Amino acid sequence: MPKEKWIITSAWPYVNATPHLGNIIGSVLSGDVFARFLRLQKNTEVLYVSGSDMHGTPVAVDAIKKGITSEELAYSKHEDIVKLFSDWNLQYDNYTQTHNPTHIKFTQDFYLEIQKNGYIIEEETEGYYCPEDDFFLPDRFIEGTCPYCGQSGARGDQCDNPSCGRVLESNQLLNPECKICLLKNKHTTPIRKKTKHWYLDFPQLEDKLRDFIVNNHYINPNAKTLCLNSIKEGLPRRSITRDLKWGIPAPFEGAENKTIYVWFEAVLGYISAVKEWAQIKEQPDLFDYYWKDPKTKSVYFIGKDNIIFHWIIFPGLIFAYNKGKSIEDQLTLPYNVSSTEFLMYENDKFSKSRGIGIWADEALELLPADYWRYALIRNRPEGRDVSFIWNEFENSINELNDKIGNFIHRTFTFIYNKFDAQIPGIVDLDDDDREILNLIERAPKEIGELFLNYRLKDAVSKIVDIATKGNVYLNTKKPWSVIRTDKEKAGQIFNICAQLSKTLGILLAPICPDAFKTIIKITNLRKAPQEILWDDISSLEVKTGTKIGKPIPVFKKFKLNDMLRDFKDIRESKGQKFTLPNSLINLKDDSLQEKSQEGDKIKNEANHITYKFFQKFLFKTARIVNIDRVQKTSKEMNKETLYEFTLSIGRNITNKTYYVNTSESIEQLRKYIGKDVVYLANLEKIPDSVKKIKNQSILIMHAMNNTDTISLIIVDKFVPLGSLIR
RNA sequence: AGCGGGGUGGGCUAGCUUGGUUUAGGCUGCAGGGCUCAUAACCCUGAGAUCGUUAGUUCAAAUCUAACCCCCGCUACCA
Repeated sequence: MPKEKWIITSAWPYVNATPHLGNIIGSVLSGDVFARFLRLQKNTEVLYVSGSDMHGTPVAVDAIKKGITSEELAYSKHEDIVKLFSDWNLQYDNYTQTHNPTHIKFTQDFYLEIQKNGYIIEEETEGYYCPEDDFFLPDRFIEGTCPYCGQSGARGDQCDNPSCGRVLESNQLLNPECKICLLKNKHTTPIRKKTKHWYLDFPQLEDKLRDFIVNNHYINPNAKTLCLNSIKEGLPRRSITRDLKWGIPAPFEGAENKTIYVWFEAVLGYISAVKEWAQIKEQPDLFDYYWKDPKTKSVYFIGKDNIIFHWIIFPGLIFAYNKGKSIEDQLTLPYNVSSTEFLMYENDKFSKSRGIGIWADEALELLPADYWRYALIRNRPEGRDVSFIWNEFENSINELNDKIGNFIHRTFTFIYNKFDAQIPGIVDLDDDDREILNLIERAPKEIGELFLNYRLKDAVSKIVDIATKGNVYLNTKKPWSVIRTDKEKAGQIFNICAQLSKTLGILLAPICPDAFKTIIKITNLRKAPQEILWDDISSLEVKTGTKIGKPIPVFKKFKLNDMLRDFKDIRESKGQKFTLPNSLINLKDDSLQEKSQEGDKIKNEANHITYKFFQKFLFKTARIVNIDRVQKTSKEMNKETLYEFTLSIGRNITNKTYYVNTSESIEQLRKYIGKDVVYLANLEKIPDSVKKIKNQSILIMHAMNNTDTISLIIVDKFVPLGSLIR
């Protein structure tokens, strides 16, 4: 039986931006987990490829700013990403970049082919050009005065003035200036200049693309809606060339000095990366073997911002390329594009400039990759946007540690201590035992299906369920009691737990590759980790009599406060902003807050408090049993009329007193006697400036208007005195 | 404004395509209990939700329809 061929890819990270957790989960990590899962299957041949997107305006501009060449900048950033991804345990068969000769040649040939097939249109337009930089300026690199609000500093695409914010055409700007020159403290007025561009004729491809999307079984519903709407609105022609030096030279006749727009070449990297991989292996035929076989399954892992590019533009390019070719010369169309929604950070957008979010490099300074991989997949935004929330992150890590890690640890510690470090044998099985063995038997298929349906989040959740069943099993079987009377029976329980531990280890392999290796090492299986297959989850046994080493916990416990302190240190050591998220402002540990001005700022500005914070207020009911005028005790009090409210919160409990100063008469106030009111019971002390008299430890909730008459919050039905209010 | 997505116990989330198998599932948190092999872990029980609002379709609606309210994206010569 021929093997199933898979090409797995992830979106190409742009070199000029360090990836954040959202980028990681959206593309590269999801792809890696899926690829790792597939590699464990018996009948698969899997390639996982991607690379850095090196070209484009931002790199060119950044290089100008730094005074180095675009190439130097791109390569150095690419190296950083390679290192970073390897630290994240992202296992690519080829992680390349878009400035390699194979890709450049492939892209150029590809577009000539499309042109030959009649999908390229030429059109002349006019744009701004900076003679100083010899650079055609994208709209956002032109700065000028907004024609609507008159504010200077408006960009060519939009006015930055928050009260205006209009979307602009660059030729509407008054007094346009080149932004790149401004950054160098020069003032240059860009000139309008005619330029020709090459366009891809998408309207020609609409029908094919519609059919392609409608007939795909795997496309996720959100993406499908988006694409079909976009086709319904009519696909625009897209310009595929740019007046920019940094990029792949456009191969069209008359297109000298122009490059291919990054989006129109980076996607081709999916194809050229395999070509390059085959060349490196010195088996160039392998390229056709993968890419020109219609049965090859190619899967693209991306964030939702990329859906149009992968479901419409990329397949469109392939359709255009394939036109008129025989089946064996055609490139294969996407089998699936698995798009995630966005990961937010504490309900906010990731933002480098505002310091909102966690970046992929700093994450690993806080915890090893396995933990992040687990928590991100556990919380993968599959159906809608999801927030990274520190408290939830803590939950996820603790779950991994307490449910899975601790189950494995309690199993092997017991075997090590009580069975002389040897896996005990099976005597006779009862229903409970069989249930666990069945669970192991079913696991590869059940969880494998979830992976194959791109339901990585559900897969993790099922793995946790299995660990929970293991814990329940141990708790019901109580082998620590059984061992006193029947050592063999107790041993059997642990044999089963050892099998289950191994099962958990392999199930985790795609997600936590390091933990997987550790667990396999503990169980001392006959196979090395790299030889293990998915089916071994149920079929590879931990043999009776196997000697095990002294167990070391697979995972560690997590302390949120420590981590946040580390995080803050990391940021501060780099001179970057650290912002304590709103949800954490009321942490018990205030070492983070004292130093964090940002946190304080938010604290003052916060419109909302967390429920946890609210829960700290003990509002209770009490009855006013007396109101009296207070004797003046000091000079300060002379001008104020102070009343003492005596509250009862039930029999046998000391009455509480509360003081209020008001210009209302005692007769007016006495009508409140006998009423039940709401008070705050757990006030520590009132600051001197507020305190009118003695130590006051409660507050009645009341409203006071400017004539100093007071309104109390009265309880309108009978409830027991001292009832807690929620 | 237009287009798109979302609003589910205190928090986070599943279910919605294909209405009934859910007295709305899970994790966490809270209250109580059990266990003591293990990393203060594990296990059990309980309380807690008008499934954004209103109207409708239906024997039956979180799920379908309409209107409305609130949140968030997109509407780039950024990738």
